Amino acid sequence: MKDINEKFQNECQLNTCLFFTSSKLSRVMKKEADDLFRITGLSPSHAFVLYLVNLRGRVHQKDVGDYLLLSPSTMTRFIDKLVIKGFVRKETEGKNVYLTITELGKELQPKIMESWNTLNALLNGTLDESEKLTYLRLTHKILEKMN
Amino acid sequence: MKDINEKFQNECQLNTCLFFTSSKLSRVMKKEADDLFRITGLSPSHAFVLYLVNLRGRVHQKDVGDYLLLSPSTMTRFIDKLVIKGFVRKETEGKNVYLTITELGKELQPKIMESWNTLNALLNGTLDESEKLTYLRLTHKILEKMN
DNA sequence: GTGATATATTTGTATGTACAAACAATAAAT
DNA sequence: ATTTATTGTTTGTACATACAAATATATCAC
Repeated sequence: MKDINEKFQNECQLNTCLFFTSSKLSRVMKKEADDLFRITGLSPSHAFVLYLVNLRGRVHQKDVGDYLLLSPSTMTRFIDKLVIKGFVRKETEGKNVYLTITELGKELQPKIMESWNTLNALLNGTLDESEKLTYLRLTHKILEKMN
Repeated sequence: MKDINEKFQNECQLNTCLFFTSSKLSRVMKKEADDLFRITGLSPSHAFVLYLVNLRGRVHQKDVGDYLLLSPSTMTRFIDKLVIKGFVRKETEGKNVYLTITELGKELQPKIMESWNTLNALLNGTLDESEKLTYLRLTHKILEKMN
């Protein structure tokens, strides 16, 4: 492992690139997250959507997308899947779509929280508490500055 | 924008989740990066592979994948595209594949660097220098700890 | 040297995600 | 009130990426 890094390290600019570093991290985390959320039958992103719907009971589809920064078309696809699986109900009012949680959706929450807690424990273990807060603060700052 | 956040903020745990926050950031950066790298005719990831091949002149395909943390199958697909576009040559030696840069590949480097510099300027502008270093250090620490 | 194990690559397939265009509904302008 | 612009959603399509299985090569044990 170390060897491989040394082959390129200090000789290329990738590891000082915010985009490259962030993408790499996200890919690695995704693999772990996919694994841990498998017991829910959903991908982490789908699970987060469901989590938000459950949290609010009834919510405008657009708001969920805006908050998660997922594109409208992605939201449509996600919701379709959640509806097919019976976790969410969609109520169309004019051009707007509102989402409500179903019994089945509610019942899935514990599994989502279990997966999520395990993931958090694993990831939080890589930094100490103050580092974690710093990391989060900086990440949110970048996000804000990019609009 | 602020409104949307407030609708969920402090009422859900997503923004204190390292995975969620990192994924969100990566998605947002990706959009910007895709945009800026468009002039190269390559996605940022493809461009980074090409950048590494050019840097070393001749390199083992596996080493590139290990460094970028891209799966073997993804590497195959990436290289195939770079070969088809004429930027890279692949030389098979037994089970190993070595990559060399072509003239066309060399000629593309300036455009890659231009896109990349613009992207870096944009992203670096969101943090001040010391914050950026901290962010990079923490990100690399998480990556290391996750193996 | 033959068989077993490990390593590098490829192929088939699946998934998350986005963009562009289409569509539907609302609001604004005249 | 009809036209125009804006907003929310969907559909078609494309791409990056991964996993599992297949393949091919190399290495190790005996």
